Amino acid sequence: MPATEQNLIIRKLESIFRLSDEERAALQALPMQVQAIRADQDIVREGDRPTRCFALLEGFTATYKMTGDGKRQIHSWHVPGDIPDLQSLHLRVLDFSISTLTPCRVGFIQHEPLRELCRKQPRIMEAFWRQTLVDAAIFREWITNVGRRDAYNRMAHILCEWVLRLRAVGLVEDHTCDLPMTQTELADATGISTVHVNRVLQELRGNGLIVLRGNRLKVLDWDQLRQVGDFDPTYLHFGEDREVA
Amino acid sequence: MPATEQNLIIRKLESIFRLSDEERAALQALPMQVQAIRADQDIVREGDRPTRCFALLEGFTATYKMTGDGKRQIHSWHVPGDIPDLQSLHLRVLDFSISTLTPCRVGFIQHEPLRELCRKQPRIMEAFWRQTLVDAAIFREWITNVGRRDAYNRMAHILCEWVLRLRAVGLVEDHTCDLPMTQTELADATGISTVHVNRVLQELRGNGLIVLRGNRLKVLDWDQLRQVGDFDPTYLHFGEDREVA
DNA sequence: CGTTTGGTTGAAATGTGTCAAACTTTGTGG
DNA sequence: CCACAAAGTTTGACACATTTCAACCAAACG
Repeated sequence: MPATEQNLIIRKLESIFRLSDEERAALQALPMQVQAIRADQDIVREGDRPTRCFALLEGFTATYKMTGDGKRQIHSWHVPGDIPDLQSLHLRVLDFSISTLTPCRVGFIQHEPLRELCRKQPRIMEAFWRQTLVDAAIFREWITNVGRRDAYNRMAHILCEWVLRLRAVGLVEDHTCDLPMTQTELADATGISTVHVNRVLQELRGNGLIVLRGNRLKVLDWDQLRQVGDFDPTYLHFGEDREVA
Repeated sequence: MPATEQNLIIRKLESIFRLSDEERAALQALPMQVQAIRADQDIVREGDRPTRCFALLEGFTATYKMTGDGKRQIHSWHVPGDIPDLQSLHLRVLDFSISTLTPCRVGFIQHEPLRELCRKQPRIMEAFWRQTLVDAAIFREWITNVGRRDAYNRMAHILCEWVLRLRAVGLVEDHTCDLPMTQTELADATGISTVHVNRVLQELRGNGLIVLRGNRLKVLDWDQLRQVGDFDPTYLHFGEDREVA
């Protein structure tokens, strides 16, 4: 397999579907315009009517919405390999924005070749559909998290998810990974205030569940973090399909 | 068009896509097992591995999840015409439960004929995909609602959505519609306590925005309700496609 | 090396939860 | 059709998790 930017997407899809040579080749042939983007930049914005999607190749992004009185809510994070605005293939108007959390490299893919690909390779289309369904499952879990867990448990939950998602793309080593978001961004994701995020993180540290220094997170006690976060990874639907015929 | 149970689904899809005669016929031919279900019954449950979906024909349902300590969070409501667990076509394990809010009539459809239909009628598949994307958009809005709006605004928002979704299927007359959920269920949807739901509803009534009697809701001042709820219906993606070629 | 950004701390204010009781409506069986 | 039970709603008092405000500190950065 040639070392192209498309490989990341292929690897991600292959964790879901067994791809044929033909399907792999079709993905390799996807025209993609790679671009570097600084941290804290919007890639797409609420109200846009995009004619292309993007694949996240390097770095981290988040979807968010602003309320009328200027509060921000983050709905999810993205890790390399994700195609965060895939839905724009079928919903013309974007109802959310996507911003970089860190400097990123992204690959833009025009809708047209993507539609063409879906038409010719129905299994790839299925894989894409499935991706958007997993996104939805994560949204449901976040509603639950924000609606029904207190700040301490909520933060533990979101950290559990983060670690598992990074592990799935090989970015966790020795229980340690990047945690690139600021406490303000964690606040916007959990629906609590920045000040309280700080207190809750200290409590998690004080209780010996995690170590947090700079932008690195180390999980000291996974079992307890998981328990505090009331975390059941089913909703991430990892490797579910390997069992499928 | 013969008066079948499938018509409701077809009508719903046609509000999204212009269907050909062939496509309509294919939908009509979908084998469907109709069943009546009492109120407050689970139709599917977290952890299930369904081999069929169901279309809601009459009544109202909701998806929900329980947390470890027994709290419930509702993620969305369903109105007649919806196929609430369509995602089980591509995600084997259900990560949520669906319960009836009222007595319902539902039509079960086996996965196999549904997959067959998607294979043969790619436009219908697209319509289905699109449905699941709108669901996801609603989830995002609910995260925002629960995470970043206070109880009063949150309740106003959820009522706005309810009214618009019912209006879309012709169930609103004279600004009045059913509101079949109990205050406990409203609490589970908004992430606040039952007692506080009651207080907030009274505030909305006291301010002349709504009338609430029995299970009937009347909106007295839509503009203000909308404003209080910080409600922008874009995320429901109504009639967006009529513009599409 | 000064400036900016992000993290930390404490005190006071407040929105929402909890508890417990009363009231009202709905449904049901005698 | 009444009487009773069950389910849902309403109320008040109090507790408390979280927010807000304001200041300070530490790290990163040009």
